[in-house]
Amino acid sequence: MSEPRNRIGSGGARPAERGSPAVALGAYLAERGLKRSRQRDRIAETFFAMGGHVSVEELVARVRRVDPRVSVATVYRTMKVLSDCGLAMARQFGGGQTRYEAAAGREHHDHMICTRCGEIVEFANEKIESLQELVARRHGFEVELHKLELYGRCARCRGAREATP
Amino acid sequence: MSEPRNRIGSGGARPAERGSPAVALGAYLAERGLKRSRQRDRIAETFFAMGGHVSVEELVARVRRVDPRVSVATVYRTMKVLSDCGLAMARQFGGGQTRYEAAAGREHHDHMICTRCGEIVEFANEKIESLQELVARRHGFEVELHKLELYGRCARCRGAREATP
DNA sequence: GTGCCTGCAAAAAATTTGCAACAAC
DNA sequence: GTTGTTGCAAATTTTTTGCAGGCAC
Repeated sequence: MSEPRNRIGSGGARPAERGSPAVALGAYLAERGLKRSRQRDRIAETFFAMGGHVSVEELVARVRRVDPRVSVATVYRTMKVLSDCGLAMARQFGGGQTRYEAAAGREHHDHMICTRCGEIVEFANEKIESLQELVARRHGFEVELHKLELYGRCARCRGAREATP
Repeated sequence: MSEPRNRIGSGGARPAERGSPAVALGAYLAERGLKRSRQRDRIAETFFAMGGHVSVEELVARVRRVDPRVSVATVYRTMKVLSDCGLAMARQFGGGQTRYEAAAGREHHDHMICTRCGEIVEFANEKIESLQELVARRHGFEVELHKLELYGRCARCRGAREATP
């Protein structure tokens, strides 16, 4: 009960934080006249600590282990902020749930999704990228963003040839 | 008022219908002990007549111009049947709505989606396909299905450099 | 102090489901 | 006749929003 309800992590960024998502978020908020808050910090921390491709549901659960009062609405709102500032990216891998992944200064990449175990593997291939550009140009199209998803069986699940088709 | 409430289109398939979606659907239904109905026929007809990438909302509206009592639930259920039998394919292009496209014996293809006017252009590129296979194999992955979507500006919208970013 | 944030609960939007009546085979 | 199908409304699921009170700056 002694913890203040909304104290925000102290002074300047520690050296290890330079260029970190936390700093980038702070800068973005400041730029736009938005404010930091205990919740935003905790949500962002948790999100970046989790890594991978996180659903809002999972994120809410995790954040609440530390701060049980955080509302779903705030998590949605915060993830929107993170998306807007380029620190997170929303993805739809099917199943109707949006998943977010960290995008802080990461290179573009695509995904392979195992239809058996759900594992998501990232990959990047320059040749594919340039062929995409080529095809698009041929149609007079200017690509802003693309998504390539390969659905199938990961190495491990190909080995396990038991039940579940 | 003289039309029977549920009479189904007469006898055998006319020559032009051989191999058509209607026939394929009939066969699929028969195989599984499912039944044809006025609604299923109308929904399928309308769907295939519309072409392109149709949302359930659009399809319901169109079907109701012919048969105002068809319920949303039935359209959802019918589109599920069409998907299951391989005549339609569900797609998520963002916006939270599922869109269906005809898949009857069509070749695989991918999509370019204009982020300004919403136009959806289909394309296919063998080189990209084989590179995908290659990359997947390198990760021990076996591809069952893939999605490639290029989001950007179509030729027409690139010309129109006015309002709306 | 002003204006952004938060939690809560209600609202939306898309899709699914239970059920009684009804139609296909 | 039996079994699958339909329409309706209620239920689900995921995400958004209105609002009153609480913080950040």
